[in-house]
Amino acid sequence: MKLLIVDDDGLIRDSLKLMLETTDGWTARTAADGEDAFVKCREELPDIILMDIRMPVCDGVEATRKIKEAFPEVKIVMLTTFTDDGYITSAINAGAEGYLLKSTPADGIIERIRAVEKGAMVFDKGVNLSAKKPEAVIFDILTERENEVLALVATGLSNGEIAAKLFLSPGTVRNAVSVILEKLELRDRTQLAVYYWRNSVG
Amino acid sequence: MKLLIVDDDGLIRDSLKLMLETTDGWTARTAADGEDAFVKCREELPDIILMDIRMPVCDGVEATRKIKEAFPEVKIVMLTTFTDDGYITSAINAGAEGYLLKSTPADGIIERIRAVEKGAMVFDKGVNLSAKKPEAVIFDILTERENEVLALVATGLSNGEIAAKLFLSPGTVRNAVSVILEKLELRDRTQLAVYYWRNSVG
DNA sequence: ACTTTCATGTGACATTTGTCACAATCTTGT
DNA sequence: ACAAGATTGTGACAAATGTCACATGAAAGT
Repeated sequence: MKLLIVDDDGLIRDSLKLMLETTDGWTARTAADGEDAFVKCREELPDIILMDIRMPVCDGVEATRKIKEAFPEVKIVMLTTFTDDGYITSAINAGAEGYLLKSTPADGIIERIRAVEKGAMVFDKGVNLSAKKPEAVIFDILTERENEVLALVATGLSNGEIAAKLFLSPGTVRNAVSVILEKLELRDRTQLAVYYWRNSVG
Repeated sequence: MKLLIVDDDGLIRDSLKLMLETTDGWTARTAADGEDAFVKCREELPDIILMDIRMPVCDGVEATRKIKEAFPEVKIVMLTTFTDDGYITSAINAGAEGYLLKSTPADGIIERIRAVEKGAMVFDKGVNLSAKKPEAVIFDILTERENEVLALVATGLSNGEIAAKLFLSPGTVRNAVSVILEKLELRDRTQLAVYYWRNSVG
């Protein structure tokens, strides 16, 4: 089986690859971000993609959407450290087959990948499934673009840098940040970063 | 950067080495116990030592004391499975720069090693340190005041709010922030917050 | 005594940031 | 067809931020 591991952290990429390739007949390639993942898919279509959610450039949800659109037969499993409700609904809406936590032990992850291969949808028990209604985007206060901008703000990028990365004008990014701040009832980008990291880890 | 991994368990030694050497420019040697570690230090001085506490022959605290005495410029991070209070104070008294739990995910360990490289003292949140504040990140290169300001910036306060809280003039706080940024090689307070939380909570 | 470091402060300056008003597309659903 | 919302953009403006030069006093080390 051909796997594609998408994660911005090189260490996780490599250790996952190392781990999964101990399983007979499994091979794994890696990608550093959503765009990279798309390119790798075009080169050689994997059976299953393990996709991190929070990534710079093109986040996991966005990447899932794009890849599913172009290659609907690929199965995508979100793999993340967070039990974030909002992201789960986004991920499901984007077409993901599963949602696993990185805290899952190695053998558990392999087992679940096997299940997905057979056509199952898997969700880790740490994941709150009450929000598993594709319509429940109401919980997603932020639009996709806004989530994208938020993730970049939370890595410490300036508006200009974010604009360059997303091919937008700096003014647009500033507006986006402004809207995000209002929606989340925060004051400035520093609080945004704090909020982001506190809520993703806690 | 040159690392030295000291652990009596061969499996842990090797997997840590494997993991850490995936990081660009990092090389790692290993030692099985405290005495071995001392010998390896004399052969080739590492930048940072990851030291297990419980070892036969010469335990981690003892080894830390000896090595720090002979090679004070080496930075030593205790790496252990236990949240044992008695050991942590001993470790600090022996001169260790940090105290991490083996349960910390791989990327967290690497982040923290980077922080130690820059002169930080890091303590995992699972570690109970009655004297320390919940945010147990103290940077050596920063003065007391600067650490104080940093902690407040990292909660999302503005310069004015920090000034009010510490009974300082806003200008002083701005200067302090400016110095912190330069010392940590960061650009703005948002990056400061991100950096701070990545190194304290991860 | 002398130097260094820290803590504190001021004033000036350019830049960044966040807000507001407004507007042109484009998609989606009714 | 129309409404609603998302996306993108501009221009103007006030506030916050970060940098620099400079200065004073206290504490600590040599």
